[in-house]
Amino acid sequence: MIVDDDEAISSELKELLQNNGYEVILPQDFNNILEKILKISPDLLLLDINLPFVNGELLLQNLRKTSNIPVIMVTSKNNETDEALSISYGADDYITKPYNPNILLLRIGAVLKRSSINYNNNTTITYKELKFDTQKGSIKRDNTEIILTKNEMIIFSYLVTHQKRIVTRDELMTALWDNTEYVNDNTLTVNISRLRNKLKEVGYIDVLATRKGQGYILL
Amino acid sequence: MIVDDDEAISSELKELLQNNGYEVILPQDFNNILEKILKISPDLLLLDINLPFVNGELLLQNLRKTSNIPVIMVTSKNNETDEALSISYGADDYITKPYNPNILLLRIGAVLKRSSINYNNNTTITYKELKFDTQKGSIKRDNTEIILTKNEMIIFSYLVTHQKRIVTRDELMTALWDNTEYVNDNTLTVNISRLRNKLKEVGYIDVLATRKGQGYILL
DNA sequence: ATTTAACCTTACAGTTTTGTAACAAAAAAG
DNA sequence: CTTTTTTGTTACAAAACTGTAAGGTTAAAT
Repeated sequence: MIVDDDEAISSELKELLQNNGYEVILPQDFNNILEKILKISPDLLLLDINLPFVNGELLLQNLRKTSNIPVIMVTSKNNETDEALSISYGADDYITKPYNPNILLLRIGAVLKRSSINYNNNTTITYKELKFDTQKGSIKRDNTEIILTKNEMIIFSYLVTHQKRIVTRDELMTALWDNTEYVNDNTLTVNISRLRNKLKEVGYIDVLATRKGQGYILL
Repeated sequence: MIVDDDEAISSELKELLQNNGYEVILPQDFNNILEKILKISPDLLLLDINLPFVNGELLLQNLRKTSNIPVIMVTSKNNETDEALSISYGADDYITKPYNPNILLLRIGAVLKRSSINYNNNTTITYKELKFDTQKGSIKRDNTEIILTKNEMIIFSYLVTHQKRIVTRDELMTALWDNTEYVNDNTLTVNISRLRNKLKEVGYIDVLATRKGQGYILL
């Protein structure tokens, strides 16, 4: 979706994008533009900073209150203050007119790729040789795959995302159970033990190390 | 981590970043620089395109084969071809020298924020009033929380990430099982039914609609 | 209006997951 | 060196998850 009052630029952009396989939407006017954007919910928004009656940065700021739609800011002035503001208001990228069509296409591609990683929730976390698929709850190494149980997943997720740091038993307890009061403290130990066994199955021994009195660390 | 042969720039950058709370690493030399980067595994890499004995873009290209470390390319020439290449090789951003310190800091902040979204696996997907925590496999609405089973999670994830689109039964089968041949077709129906019952528990009735002969759609 | 194909529900049994207890091992403290 | 604390292992029972069959319901097709 392109939101730009300069019709010449808009239609040129539209053609460029359509020629490259994108579906393009241009709003008829800029009344209630925020509602229109939210309703249409485009995959990407190309937003001009200088709109009549609307402040592009303010629009972005308001959009970001409820939406994560990827936004590339477009502006005619090569103005670093604008750039700074756009980024801090949550623009995903920024491009100045006149733009190089190839660069614009690449930037659009890059932004869409990044956002689709977030959207599709394509959550494969890589740890050493392991590919941890947080959707399926599986860990793959080459052609061997092991399935983690829910508890094992929670522990491994927590350790992987806090790598190189000692993670306390309390942290893990809190990550595992809402109310840790009535859970046997040893239960965590058992679950750690089970996770270690599974990691061993894919050839990772001693990566989940104990730091006695402190917690655990994933090496 | 800063990889730049211009010592003046490097130390200036280092100071700027350290003054803003970042921990900075400068490699001693550029021998086996790829291995060094992979070993250190920094949160962010500031990479100069023009290194002695090393081609920055080639380095980026090789890095991307095994790593998702966020990279901001830095260059002295304001060269659009370089920019295009960097982006298509997987740079997360691009900045030209001489840089505006504030802009650089903002860009660094933006890149780190984006990547930490991926890293921390901050996977709470919002659907209407529901907050779907893909880590815990739970759905919350206000103060009520329901726990999804693995199958229910897979189905709900798939539907949520393909909202407003009809999802075929085959798609769901493929998402659920590696080999769908030996799975009773009715089993999917049962799992859909179970998911519907759980959604009902948080007040969402009829959101998972059947499109007979076509599939399902999450309204 | 009747038939047919697609989808839904319930109940049940096999399997997996999970928490606990009992005992063992290892590191820290005395 | 001995005691204490912390962590690890195994076995077991309760609970949860999952696939299938049997029979019911719905909507499209004839």
